[in-house]
Amino acid sequence: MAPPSKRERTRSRLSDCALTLFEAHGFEATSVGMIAREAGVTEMTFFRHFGSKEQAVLTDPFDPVIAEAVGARPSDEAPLARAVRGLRAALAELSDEDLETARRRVRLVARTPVLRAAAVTQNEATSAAIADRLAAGGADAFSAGVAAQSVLAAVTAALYAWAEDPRRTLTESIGAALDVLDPGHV
Amino acid sequence: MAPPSKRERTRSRLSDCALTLFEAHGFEATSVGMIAREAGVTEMTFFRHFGSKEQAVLTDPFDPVIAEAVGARPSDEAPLARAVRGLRAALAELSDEDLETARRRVRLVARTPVLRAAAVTQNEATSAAIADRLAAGGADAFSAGVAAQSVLAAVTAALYAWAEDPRRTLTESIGAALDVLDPGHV
DNA sequence: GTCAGAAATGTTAGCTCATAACATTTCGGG
DNA sequence: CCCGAAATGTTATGAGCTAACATTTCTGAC
Repeated sequence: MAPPSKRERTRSRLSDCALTLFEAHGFEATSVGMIAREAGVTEMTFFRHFGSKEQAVLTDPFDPVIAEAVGARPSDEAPLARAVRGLRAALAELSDEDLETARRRVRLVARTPVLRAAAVTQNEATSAAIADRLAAGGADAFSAGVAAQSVLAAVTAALYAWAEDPRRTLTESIGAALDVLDPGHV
Repeated sequence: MAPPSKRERTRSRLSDCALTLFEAHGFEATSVGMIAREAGVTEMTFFRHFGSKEQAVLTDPFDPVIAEAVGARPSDEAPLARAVRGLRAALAELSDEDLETARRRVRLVARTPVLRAAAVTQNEATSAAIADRLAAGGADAFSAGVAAQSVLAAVTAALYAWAEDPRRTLTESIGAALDVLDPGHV
């Protein structure tokens, strides 16, 4: 992998400082000025790297992987089942390495109302992508949209529960959530 | 019904002006200063009535009704089915009068990303209430939470679709959405 | 190594959302 | 009518975010 450019380094420094400060003092109590100062940079530079204070936390490592996996499922399954099973398959692809870093971020999101709200905007892209795949498989647009949104809501709930309980495994948690929607998979 | 107090009148005037201006110029392009001015009042007064710009739109007439209806379902049903059927029952209670007013608001929300995000915060209270009822019926907390969030996501998707399509009926739309989650209700 | 173009960052200024403290007007019942 | 209380206005302040322009810092060709 190419050596990280200066841009990538400051971005990552900002992201790290932000997460640490947010965990220490809370999201709202931490101003972007503090973050920038801690990262040895200006407030302006922060906004050059992240469109908003929230974006410093919401760089989701999961979103890209998911949509593809859903499309890989046979298109003769019902929309909901297809989305659910696609999700299940996508889980196997995740490395254990990123999981603990992700946990900190998800936990922060789970505990911060405005971050939970902002995360939805993030999810909409993923949801739309899933819905597209479902529709391509023959489902009507409405059912596809509903199925995609419902599944993502379940997954999100599972993510939050996972982040808060160190004994929980991501796979377990999401598996359990998807079982609620699609019990008959055994 | 008692004559509206002064507080109620200005609140409603603010709410009306806000909705109209938002529809005309878009949510972000409309400042609360404009709204206040249009309502013959100060910016400060706006924030005395609504905690945020978003709250002027997100006074949800549905939320209160829902949770109760879910609790009324027999507690031997599965969490998801119980939430779904409770929702279905709740629909019958809504008057046709508020529907067209609600449509304007929901449509605005459906078209405005930051409003969709803010609406989630609104939903969380409802979701928690539903989950409580499900848990009281014997479901474990995790499944109850997942079921509640999934159902609300489906309902939200249905609301947005309904708001955008004048031919759609609220009952139809939500009914169709819930069918996706719980096809075996016939 | 150096020098020029490009990329990253800094500076300044300004708008909007939101909150707090205190003053003023307006309402509504006795 | 009049007084307490509720509603609103005023002023000040801070944080998030954007725009325009200046400055520094990289990077690659020579």
